[in-house]
Amino acid sequence: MVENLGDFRRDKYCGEISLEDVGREVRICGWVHRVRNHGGVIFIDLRDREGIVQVVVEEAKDPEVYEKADSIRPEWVIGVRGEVRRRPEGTENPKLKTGYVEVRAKEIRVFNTSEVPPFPVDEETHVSEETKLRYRYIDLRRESMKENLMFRHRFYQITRRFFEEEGFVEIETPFLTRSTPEGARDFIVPSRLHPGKFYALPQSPQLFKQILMIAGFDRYFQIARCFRDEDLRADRQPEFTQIDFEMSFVREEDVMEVAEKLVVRLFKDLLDIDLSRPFDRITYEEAVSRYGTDKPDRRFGLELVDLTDLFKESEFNVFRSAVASGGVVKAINLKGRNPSRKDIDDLTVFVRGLGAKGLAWIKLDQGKVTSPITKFLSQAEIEGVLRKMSAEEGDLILFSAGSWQEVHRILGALRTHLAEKYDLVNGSGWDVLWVVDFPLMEWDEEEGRFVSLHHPFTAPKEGDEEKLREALKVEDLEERKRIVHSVRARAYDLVINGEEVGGGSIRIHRRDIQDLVFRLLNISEEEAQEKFGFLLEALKFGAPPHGGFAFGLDRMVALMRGLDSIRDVIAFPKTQKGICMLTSAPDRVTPDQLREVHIKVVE
RNA sequence: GGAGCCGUAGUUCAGCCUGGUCAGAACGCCGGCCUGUCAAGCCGGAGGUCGCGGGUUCAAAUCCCGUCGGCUCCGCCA
Repeated sequence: MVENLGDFRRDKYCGEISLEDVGREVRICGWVHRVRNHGGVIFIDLRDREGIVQVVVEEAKDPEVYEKADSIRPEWVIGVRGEVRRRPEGTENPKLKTGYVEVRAKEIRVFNTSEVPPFPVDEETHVSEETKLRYRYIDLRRESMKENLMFRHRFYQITRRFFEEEGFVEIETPFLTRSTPEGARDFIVPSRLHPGKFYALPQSPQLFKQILMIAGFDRYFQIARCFRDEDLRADRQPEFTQIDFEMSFVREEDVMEVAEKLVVRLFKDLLDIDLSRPFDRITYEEAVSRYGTDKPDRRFGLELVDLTDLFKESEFNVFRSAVASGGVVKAINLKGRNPSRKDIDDLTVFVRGLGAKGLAWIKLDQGKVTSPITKFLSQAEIEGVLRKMSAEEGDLILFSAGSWQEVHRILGALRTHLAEKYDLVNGSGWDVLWVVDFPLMEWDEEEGRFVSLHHPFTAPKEGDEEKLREALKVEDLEERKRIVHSVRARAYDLVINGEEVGGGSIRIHRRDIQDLVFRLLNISEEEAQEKFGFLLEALKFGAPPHGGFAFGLDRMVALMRGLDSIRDVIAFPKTQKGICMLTSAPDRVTPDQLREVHIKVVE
């Protein structure tokens, strides 16, 4: 039944057969997509990487081939030798690329049979993520998944060509490296040769690319795998891919220009979309105060409006005390939707889920102001709100009061939630922008110290170094916070449609500045030496001014393909618990393996 | 670490609130018929640990508790 390949040589992909092949004999190989048996004539849709072509077998003309074809089932792997012919008039299928032709089978070879697949290889059937990942090889046979990976392939090739043209050198950096204390949790790898010692998988090639600059490579890039042992999301996998690059003797603009040119190239070549350069830039401060997030989606309005001044003296305690303790009162206006009480209650549930105590609101309904809070507000305050919010009939104004961070976090999340719920994002537009002027550090309440917003190697704005020295001299913590928070970083994030697709910075190339930053981050001399000693040392041996950038490749590809989850652009992704459904990794290893790497598992 | 949704035939899902003709549909699969279909059509058939464990009850897919898994989100993470 099952035959060897033998002398059968494919000379064309199924999906590539066209009118030009009419009259020619072809050999094609592939998977049986569908069989339509009409009794006397059998149609087999044969599928390979490039597409589907219809194979026809007629009992009257080819009785032996017919008998064989009669037993063939979906997902069998077969080879067909046959003549390409134009389909009879009226039987063309314009839905197929090959729909004007068909292959009359003169010979069929069954290379392999298949069990009935756990789910059909089509676009119509919705299959659970669990099943799809367990049988990933079948899922990947589906047209859309195949397209996703082919798109990703072209993405790589364009990227490589681009960097080559721009004079960048592709260099690989190690996977087995050392643990870094800042940032995400590391995946660690035990060492057989060094009992009790561990490698770590890199969170990014950050330090290596800086060292490559010190080594003089000047312009480096890599399509690099990165590993972070943190909880997963639709846009986060434990291993993911970055387009990483670094340049010497450059300022922010130089790095951003390269990043922009790559994005423009990718959109043009892959989607035939013209993005205009330079991309918009907004400051971190502006992004957060207008949109409540450092990765704003500007395809819809719902901007945050500051009402702090209005409520300084308010009788409404919630607002007044927020202002009194240095916080803010802000609001967004959901225009003209006239939401029901139930809708508003749902929004309250939503913000509670984000940690808000409640949701104050004012609604304009049939010329009247409806609200649970107006009884605490003066007429002047109500009028002030309505004026500042440009409130009209059917509008709903939603408030948040509290610390600057808290208010923006909640209203920012509420803003995107509303946009989704009320379908405010209009169509296919692309909102591409840079967010710049990030603070260098922020105070982390939990850790009781400053932490880097990007990473500890990000340079402060030229001229701001002095502030760092000053901050170290100040004893008073609040005063020190004030000074440190005023220091801007030479960092830049690229945001597309509200998703952070990449980020980078100009790095610190001077040992004295790096020391200063470590001191402010409360990283001791000893710790810095132990963890980054190799970088600190390298900085002493002629480190050029340098900076770079890294794109989240998976996110970019998913975004460009209009997909919500990066799992769909990764051949073998993990589940939310970090499990590979295909291989069942992670799994136990044998006691021998553990002994070899000097590990004892504590239950 | 936390919240929500989901888990029933190979697949997708209904049934669950209100416990008792609740083991159901569609697709797929198997068999038959059928010479131009293309998600072929028509006729017939097989197929279930209702995720798992415990509890309540005369009786549990259905109610309760626990647990495992998938997804989404918060925390976490550039």
